Amino acid sequence: MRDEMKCRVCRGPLRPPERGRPPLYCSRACQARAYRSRKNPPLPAPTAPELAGRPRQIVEAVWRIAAERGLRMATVREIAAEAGVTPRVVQYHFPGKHQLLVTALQTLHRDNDRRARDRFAALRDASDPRVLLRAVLEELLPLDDRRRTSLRVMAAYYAWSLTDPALAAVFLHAGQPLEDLVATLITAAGAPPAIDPAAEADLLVGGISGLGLDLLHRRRTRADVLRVLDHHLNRILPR
Amino acid sequence: MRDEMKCRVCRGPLRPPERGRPPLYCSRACQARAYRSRKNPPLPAPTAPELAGRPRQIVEAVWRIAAERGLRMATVREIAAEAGVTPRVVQYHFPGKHQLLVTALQTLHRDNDRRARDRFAALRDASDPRVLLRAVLEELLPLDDRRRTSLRVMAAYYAWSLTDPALAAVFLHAGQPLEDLVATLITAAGAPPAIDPAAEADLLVGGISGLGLDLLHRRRTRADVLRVLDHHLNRILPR
DNA sequence: CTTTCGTGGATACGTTCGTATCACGAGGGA
DNA sequence: TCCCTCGTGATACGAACGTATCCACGAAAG
Repeated sequence: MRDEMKCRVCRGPLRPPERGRPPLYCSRACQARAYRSRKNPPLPAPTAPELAGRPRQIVEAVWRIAAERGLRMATVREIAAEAGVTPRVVQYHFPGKHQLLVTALQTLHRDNDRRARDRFAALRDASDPRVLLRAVLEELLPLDDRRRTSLRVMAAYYAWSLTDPALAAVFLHAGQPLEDLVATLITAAGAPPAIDPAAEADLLVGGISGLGLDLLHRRRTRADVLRVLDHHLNRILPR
Repeated sequence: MRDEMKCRVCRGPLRPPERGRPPLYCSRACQARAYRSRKNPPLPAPTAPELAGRPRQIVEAVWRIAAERGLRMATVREIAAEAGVTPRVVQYHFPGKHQLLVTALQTLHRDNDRRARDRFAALRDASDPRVLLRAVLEELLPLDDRRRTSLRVMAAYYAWSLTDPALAAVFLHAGQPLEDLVATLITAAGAPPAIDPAAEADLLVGGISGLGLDLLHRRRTRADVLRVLDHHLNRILPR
């Protein structure tokens, strides 16, 4: 029942190959038609399963390349080389490059969420809300290699997400629980009634993120950023 | 004195062409060698001349593509089509794609600077420092099509600049006069002595920029952002 | 009238991209 | 033993990329 010896598009006869793999189409034009008829981007699934093993290893290779050389250089071949596998293995575990990039962003988001939650839980019992608040905001700054990598990857993805609905959906998925958490912490830390926790939280989260981007460029120093952060913590939560 | 009928690399004989342009190399291998021996990226000039006429038109095409479809889609062919010229014309006016992208960013920076300076000069005589300060900060927000386009282009370039020294240099070139200007305005507007103008300026500029990025994603509404801005202006400059 | 020179259209070059296809080996029932 | 699936290496495909080269045309210069 195999359709050998006939072009898959026009059903015409095939020329027998002199060497190598036998041809599937009678001409480049027929092969091009078959190629074009396959380009329909399906919508990506809103959720993503937990990754482990080789898929996880490939996704982490995407992070490293995006952070060090930019998302632009994250080609399938480069990702495979960085992960120590062949391109075929990447192709086997992910239905396509776009889905791989979306999955990599989702996984990074979930990883950061989990790490922040763990740190929060570890500090929650032993510390006062002021320390907790500072820890939450510090998590946004690229103060070590892990956070610097994460922020660089996020910056690369943000630009891409402005023109890609699937990536934008990942950014918008979380809503804005971070600003709500900061506002709650400001209230819990005993801010004076003159302080508006929501407005302070909005500016703090946005401002610290922006200062973090300056830090990536070395346009500011780490001490500068931390000084600004402490100044405003002292302003919002006077001792 | 022309070296016709001989390969430009190995000086071997050329096969006469049956039709079309006569060949320059005796084989693809020789052509590949000539190609590889030409790939040395020279350092871009730190300054850029003023653009007008067709170069300006091409640079504006880069902006539109970067804003609407992403820097990733800003290929030479797309840029030429958007500018209404042939790719050859782009090639004629710019020494290469990378230099074109750098020039486009430099020109956008200078345009934004000039516009902000004009608006500042127009308001300087008739308004109090508070209105001036609000105008300066509002200029950072994507509140109309021009500013939205500009911010989207800047976001795309920022991500690219993290892995491209020539683009990073453009971002770092200005230093931080904007924060200084805001701090000066805060002082001039008569802030109470309890206010630290520099620290407020740092958080304000970073925060408003961050809120602007949220606005691009429609993660916040324009009213939200303006409410936060006015809240902090009222806090820093009580009536 | 001839000769340059700036400009740009048409097209080809080598490269690299994402993806598809084929071949094959290991493992596990029937 | 046969057959099937899973995983993977090798390689090919069409497309698009940045760039280079060949020519043609018009205006200015001689």
